[in-house]
Amino acid sequence: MQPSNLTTTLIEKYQPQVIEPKWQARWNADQVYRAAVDPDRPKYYALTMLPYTSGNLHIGHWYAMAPSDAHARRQRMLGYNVMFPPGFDAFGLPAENAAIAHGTHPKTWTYANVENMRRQLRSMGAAWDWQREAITCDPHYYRWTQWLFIQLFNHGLAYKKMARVDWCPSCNTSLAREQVIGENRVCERCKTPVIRKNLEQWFFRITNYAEELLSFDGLDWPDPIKTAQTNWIGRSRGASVAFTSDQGDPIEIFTTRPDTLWGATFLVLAPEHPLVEKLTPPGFQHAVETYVAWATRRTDVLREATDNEKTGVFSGTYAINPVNDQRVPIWIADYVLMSYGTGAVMGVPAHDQRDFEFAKKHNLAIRLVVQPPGQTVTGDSLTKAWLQEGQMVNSGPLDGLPVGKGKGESVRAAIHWLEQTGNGMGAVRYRLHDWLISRQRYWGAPIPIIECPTHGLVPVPDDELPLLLPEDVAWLPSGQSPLKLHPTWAQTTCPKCGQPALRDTDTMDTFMCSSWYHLRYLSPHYDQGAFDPHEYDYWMPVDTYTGGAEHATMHLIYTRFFHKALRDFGLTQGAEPMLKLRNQGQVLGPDGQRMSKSRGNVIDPDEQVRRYGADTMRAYLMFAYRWSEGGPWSSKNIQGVVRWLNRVWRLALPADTQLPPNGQDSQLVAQTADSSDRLQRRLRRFLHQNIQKVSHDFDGFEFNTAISALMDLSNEVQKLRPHLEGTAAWDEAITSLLLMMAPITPHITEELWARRALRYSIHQQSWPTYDPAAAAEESITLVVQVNGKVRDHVQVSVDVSEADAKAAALAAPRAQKYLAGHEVREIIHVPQTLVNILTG
RNA sequence: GCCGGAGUGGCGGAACUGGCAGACGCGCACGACUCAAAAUCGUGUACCUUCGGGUAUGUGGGUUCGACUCCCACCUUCGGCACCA
Repeated sequence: MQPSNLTTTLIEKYQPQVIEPKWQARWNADQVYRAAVDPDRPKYYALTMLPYTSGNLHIGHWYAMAPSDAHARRQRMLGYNVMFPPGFDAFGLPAENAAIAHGTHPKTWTYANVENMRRQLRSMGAAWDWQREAITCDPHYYRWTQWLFIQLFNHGLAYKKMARVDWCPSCNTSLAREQVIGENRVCERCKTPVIRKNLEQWFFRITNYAEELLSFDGLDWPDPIKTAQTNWIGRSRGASVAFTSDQGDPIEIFTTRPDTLWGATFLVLAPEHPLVEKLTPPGFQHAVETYVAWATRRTDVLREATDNEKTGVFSGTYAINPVNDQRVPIWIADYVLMSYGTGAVMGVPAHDQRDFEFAKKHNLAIRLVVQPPGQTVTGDSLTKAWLQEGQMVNSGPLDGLPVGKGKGESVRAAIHWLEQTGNGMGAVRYRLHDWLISRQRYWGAPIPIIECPTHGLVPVPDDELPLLLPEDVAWLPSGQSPLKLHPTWAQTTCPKCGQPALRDTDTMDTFMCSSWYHLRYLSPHYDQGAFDPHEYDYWMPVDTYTGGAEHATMHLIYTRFFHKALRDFGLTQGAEPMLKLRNQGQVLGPDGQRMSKSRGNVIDPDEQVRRYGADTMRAYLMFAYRWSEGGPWSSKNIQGVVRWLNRVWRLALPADTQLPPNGQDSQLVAQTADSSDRLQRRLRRFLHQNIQKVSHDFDGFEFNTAISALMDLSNEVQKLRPHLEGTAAWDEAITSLLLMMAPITPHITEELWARRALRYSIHQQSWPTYDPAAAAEESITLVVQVNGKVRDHVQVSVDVSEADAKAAALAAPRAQKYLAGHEVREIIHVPQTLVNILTG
């Protein structure tokens, strides 16, 4: 035997820091990942959510993108023409805040960050097609964001109105309803509690699409996302009914329980309801004004807390309930919200808990209309509202009708009666609000609208797009749009009449930019439209979209809305932009907490890449957790992946550069007498079962178990090395192992592929084909149970008959032990799997 | 309060349509190699045990020949929604 120190020098160590940049440069030079339209090949559009230009990729970006890349790479190996484009969400507040804090221009800051993040994305070794890169703050990009805004405007889907809007006092801008989160109503970005302001703002009529957005037909999206969107849209079926005030004003109310209309004993208007002032007679004005002023001052958090006291004030006037001509008092109370329904409700204290509390507090009548089964109660004897099933009473035409669990029947009957008699009609309401897109900040796409004193709101003409964002602007956190403070920018002339006119000085919500970026990727340099229809026809829709679940009710609703609107303008086709959605979980700090600078538990991917290499990072992130769940980072567990890649390195290199194996599997030593043929069959069986498993796991985004299986394969190959190295089966196994690892660890596999003198590039090879014949077992192990407990195992042939399987089980020695002295009552046979013997 | 997801060894996590719970990895223990260590390789590793076996997938019930998996109730935890009429 050679002296060991001499042998060690023969081993060339696995050095990711050397091979990774080498292959990245080569792939780039050869344009290996260029995705061009090719009608002869099936396409696959793999999209991962574009990162914001914060300056650095964090571990979460790696966790989202590297597995998405691995999945896309495998699709290439399956024969698809795959497009996997990179880009940057580059407009937004942090750039401007950096400008305020450090005096750096937002543009300078942003593009410096883009530079760094490009470098980081390249270090990932992902199959990005860089020729498709899109940056949302680029004028060539936002020209089309503005153009799309104008399309929405021309089709009546963008409108401007004065509204009471959510305002973040820290970000100094208004926010969309979706961007106010939690019961504390904080800003989605900075977590500052929002306040209300009355402002004239631009909205997109997303509510026009509420009904269609509720349909997820043909979408392979996670249920929790579909549920979150469904809840957010908040469809309610009911009826709308107009009461008539003493002054003759119709007051429209919406109710989901029209069957309880006969139980209405009062009417409640929100303090902001437009009729409040008009309805209030002189004697009540002071009290009402005082209450409205008080309610307006109260924060939304206080007003919307469910355990609130039901405050309110009598308006001094009455209204007629059209169903029974009863005259009921009109109250003003802030438990009714102007932002939902009509801002007015009927009070049915007997059958609505909120109305019940209000009636008790203010001594209003309680009229029972649903009699609980088997009881005789009256409104006065109720201690809380009766919401369960029962029978209609005191309700004229509905008397005697059963009220079922779902209330469907009685509600339908009530609506039917209302429509027959002309007293009201069935109605549907949504919780969804129109999307507020005006932002009072600088670093965004300017809203391309001019306000002319004569012609009103006029779009900037097409040939003047992009409407450039001026660079000489002062960024003051003043709450005023910086563009408004610019001395000349807003001043222009009306495109229609040439008279002096003013530009809109707000910029657009950056979610607008990201609502269509998947379309710009199709043709980022195209200047005849937002995207090239030729590219659209080939690539769209997106086949898989990956990203965080936190976008459920923001980006993922907006982008669906956009697609549907553009479809109605004839620009896109089909109902949905993204067919399959998969969400990754979150990588936590080593302490199991969310990573944050303040906790000091942040793992920097650049540092990890320097230490371990990109392949190890990629494989570790895919191996450590179920992708959809995530979990804590562990610098211990990553060692398992480090070892694995080193083992594969040694395995795939020729044996004469290796240390001789110094351990022997005793079972295998015994088998050396056995023919190599038989061992080769064993290896091929293992391999082909493995190919099937890894393929299945890749299809399901189950990267952790795919890697487990690949580790299993490398373990098996290593065991058999002393006996099979150089045989056809051995080479097939190593080749297949490298091919299946290639999407996960692209660099090491390319290097080993080259060293085994196989054809460049491994990333242009086909995924190994599963051969069922090779995978077939020669014999199977049946589990033998006695009374449901595992007692023995027996080897039988694969095509064993039921009778033979049972006989073999009964004959199993360890089973016999438990059968002695007992009568066999029944034998359950699960083919290929198990025999369960039941005794009497 | 309502709607979702998740509770499995010391740890990260496996288990396809109900059929051998704990794959794969970490950690740990022992062994080989080494003067020694690291690296590498091999063996073992849920718990209890009188070594026959018994008990275990958050808790308590149920269905079934058989339950991590299905049903009911509850507990913990993480998200989402919430005076939405």
